[in-house]
Amino acid sequence: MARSKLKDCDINKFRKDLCDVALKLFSERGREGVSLRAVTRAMGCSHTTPYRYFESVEAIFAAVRSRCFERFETFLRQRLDPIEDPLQAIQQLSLSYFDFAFRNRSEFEVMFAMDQPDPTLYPESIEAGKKAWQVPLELSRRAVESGALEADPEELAHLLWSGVHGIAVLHLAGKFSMGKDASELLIPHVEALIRAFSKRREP
Amino acid sequence: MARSKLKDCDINKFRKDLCDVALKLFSERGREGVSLRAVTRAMGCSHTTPYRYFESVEAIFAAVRSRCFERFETFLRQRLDPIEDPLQAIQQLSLSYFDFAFRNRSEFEVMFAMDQPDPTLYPESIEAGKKAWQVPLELSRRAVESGALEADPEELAHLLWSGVHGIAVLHLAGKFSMGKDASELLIPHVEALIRAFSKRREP
DNA sequence: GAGTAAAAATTGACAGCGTTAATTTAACAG
DNA sequence: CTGTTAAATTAACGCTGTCAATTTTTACTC
Repeated sequence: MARSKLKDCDINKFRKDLCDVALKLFSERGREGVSLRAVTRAMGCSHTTPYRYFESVEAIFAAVRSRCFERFETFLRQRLDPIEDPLQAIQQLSLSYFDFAFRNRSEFEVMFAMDQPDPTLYPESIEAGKKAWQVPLELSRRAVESGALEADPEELAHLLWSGVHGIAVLHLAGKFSMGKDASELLIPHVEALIRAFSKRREP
Repeated sequence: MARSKLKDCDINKFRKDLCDVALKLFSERGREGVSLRAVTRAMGCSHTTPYRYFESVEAIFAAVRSRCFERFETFLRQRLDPIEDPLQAIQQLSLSYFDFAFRNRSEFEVMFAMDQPDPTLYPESIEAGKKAWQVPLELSRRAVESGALEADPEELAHLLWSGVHGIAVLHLAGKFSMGKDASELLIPHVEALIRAFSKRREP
């Protein structure tokens, strides 16, 4: 029994260590440079050792994805902390969202890649994603409850999130290279939504 | 001279044939199932033959990407053709955009993957992307020129596009699995933008 | 038509990948 | 120390993209 607890700890330690190494490789070599074998080489173990702790490389990336969502959430909350005005906070959130995507490209990619396996296969990563999702959701609630906006908070959060996310991924895919810089769109996007859901729409 | 023309034709024929096969494999096996070797196997030639016509597998995917953008544009225009009212057309465009992404997932993924190489390396694909981009842009212009909306057409098109795109990619990444269905967001998104840029904002 | 030079396609090899099975090493209980 | 179980390793397989060497095919001249 005590033994099985220790075992669990070891298992979690290995999983955590592996994710740490993977995240480090992300920032050093990008998503492309991270493979099972590359990670195990960097860890100093054989390339099959992770199979004791993960069922496949997809499961590994799912675990890494969870970690990325946690880091993402922390990043967003840190940058939001001192801001009181809900509308200003929404502005700040969209800027932070874009900033994270730009500066932690590999993490952003692994979180939101379209070719990832069905997330419901990895409940842990769903949970982490949901937690991060609370950030814009809480902000929308605050904006509505404060009376600044009039909307279904969840729908508002979805619209905010989708728009910012769309700008970010189009930018990362290089589809904005010509003409406008993507970051110039963030403010207009938020302003348009604020205008659309402003309470004094019909005075 | 005549010879070089014939040669060009053969080159383009091979490139086109290869793209056709790749697109077919996309719909049959998904993006994952399409590799240089899988494509050449399906074509009945050796796996190195494409190197006479493309410099790398990245170049192949860039060519396929161009084709996808062309098909995408055609798809959008076809569904837009009979609609006269600019605002209704914008609604329809967003629905069609989402529809294409959902029904031609692999093509959508290869067009908009975040891990694609810098598109400026493949001018052909940039050109095709620009052409497709004209669709929402023209629509925005029509909406503004008709007096229905008051906005910078380019900015409006960017905002429309980013929002719809964000909804689509979040859906494909499985980030909407809980709660709301992504397609339910399309109409609110367009309506919010229409509200935000409606001319009678300040009567 | 035969011979030849260039072009095109092929085969073979290499390093990398994820995964499975067989094997060795480590840890612990009696 | 022995026997048992867990953990980690090595070896192998089939797959990938890429390059070099080779063969086949094509085109043109004499």
